Amino acid sequence: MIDPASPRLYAYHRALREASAEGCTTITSEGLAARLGGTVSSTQIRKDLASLGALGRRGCGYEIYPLVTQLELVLGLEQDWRIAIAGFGYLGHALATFITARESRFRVNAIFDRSPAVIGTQWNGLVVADISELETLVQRADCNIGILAVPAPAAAPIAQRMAAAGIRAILNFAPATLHLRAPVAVRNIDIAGELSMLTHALTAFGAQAQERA
Amino acid sequence: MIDPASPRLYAYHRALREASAEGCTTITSEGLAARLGGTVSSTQIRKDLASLGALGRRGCGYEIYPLVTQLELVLGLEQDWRIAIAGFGYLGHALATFITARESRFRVNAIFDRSPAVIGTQWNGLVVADISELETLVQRADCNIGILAVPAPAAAPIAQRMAAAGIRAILNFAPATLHLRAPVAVRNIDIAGELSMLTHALTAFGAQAQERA
DNA sequence: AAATGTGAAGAGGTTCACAGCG
DNA sequence: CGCTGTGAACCTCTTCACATTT
Repeated sequence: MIDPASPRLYAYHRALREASAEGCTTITSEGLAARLGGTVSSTQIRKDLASLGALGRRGCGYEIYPLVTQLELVLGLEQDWRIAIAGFGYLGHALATFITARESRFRVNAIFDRSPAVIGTQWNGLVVADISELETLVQRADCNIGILAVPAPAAAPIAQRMAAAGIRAILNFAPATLHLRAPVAVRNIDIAGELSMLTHALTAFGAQAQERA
Repeated sequence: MIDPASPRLYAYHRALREASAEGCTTITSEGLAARLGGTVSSTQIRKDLASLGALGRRGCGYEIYPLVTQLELVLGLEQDWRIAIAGFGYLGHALATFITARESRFRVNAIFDRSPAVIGTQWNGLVVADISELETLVQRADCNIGILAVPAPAAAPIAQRMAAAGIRAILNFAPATLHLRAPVAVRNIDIAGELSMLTHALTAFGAQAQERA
């Protein structure tokens, strides 16, 4: 009944892991809402969780552990995933480090770059490969997910090649439209766009301040 | 009539700049929809653009240049913005480089880190400062926007300090909830969450394949 | 008493169908 | 004739109010 692709579910998952790490074993919908900074109402949370199968105890709240398990099942986090990163500049490097350190379900299994200065260097026991070897290595390392951390003009062709090599999910940091059809899932992280949303918010605040004056 | 914070407007802006760079001077709502990969309908585009003030020529389409100008006005991109980056690991470095290279309206004016190995090093003529100098330097450099590229536990306190120093917009890459009140605008970029959305999509595809079998 | 679960009302955003210009 | 602009229908998501359970 709820769209499982809703960003809220991921927010719940993170907040619940936080609470769990702090030693909580149970939480109310109201408490979870507070942890999310009041961006989601407690009613909303109850509706969402109820539609994943009733897991709460009336009068007490939700037990955290089974709830996290249930969420991970729905979100596909109970299995392991293998990642290929294209572009090993600062961004690619940061992503590899972050993912390896924080997300045990995700494994960086292949890294590609175009620059001879980077190709052949090692990271965490993995040799950075020439981008021309993409098809071969993606298949050998059985990667499910591709990450694009390359300059904008390179993004679309590499995405095509990843898709052809069997990758069905791509996380794209390049400010470019990929034009891939299903069954490839694409998520775009548009840093310039996010900055723009902030500048808009700031100009809106300014306008409000002027109105009040 | 349209929410100016809609991600669509930023997508329009980027697609129009792309089209402009390719030499187009005019575009139809249908053509713009195609550029966006069919994620937005042409009707939707016309509604959005109309609510910014009628700019199209019936029978011909939209002239790109005035449209981009109008969008930049609404989005707050006609003025310059000064950015402070907290955390100068690989991610902070990547963001500084990306923003400086690609977005002329945004200027990185202050960089902070905690590690003695990084403090005092230069980047693009800017000295990386100790995080303890945040308040002083943010005000001296007159920064409007803060970027958090620090580990999760450090994020919330630094955000508080940024807000206290007068910053009213924060772009947060740390997987943590900041708990700031208005008038501080916050955008969170949740990399783990984005990856989770992809894994969900992949498991959903799998389920569909099983159903068909 | 405290908190969940849920039908009904409400709000917001999207699509449809077509009128209006160039 | 082509494409924009827009009121009305439509649909999805959110909030409200309250019954329900421990």
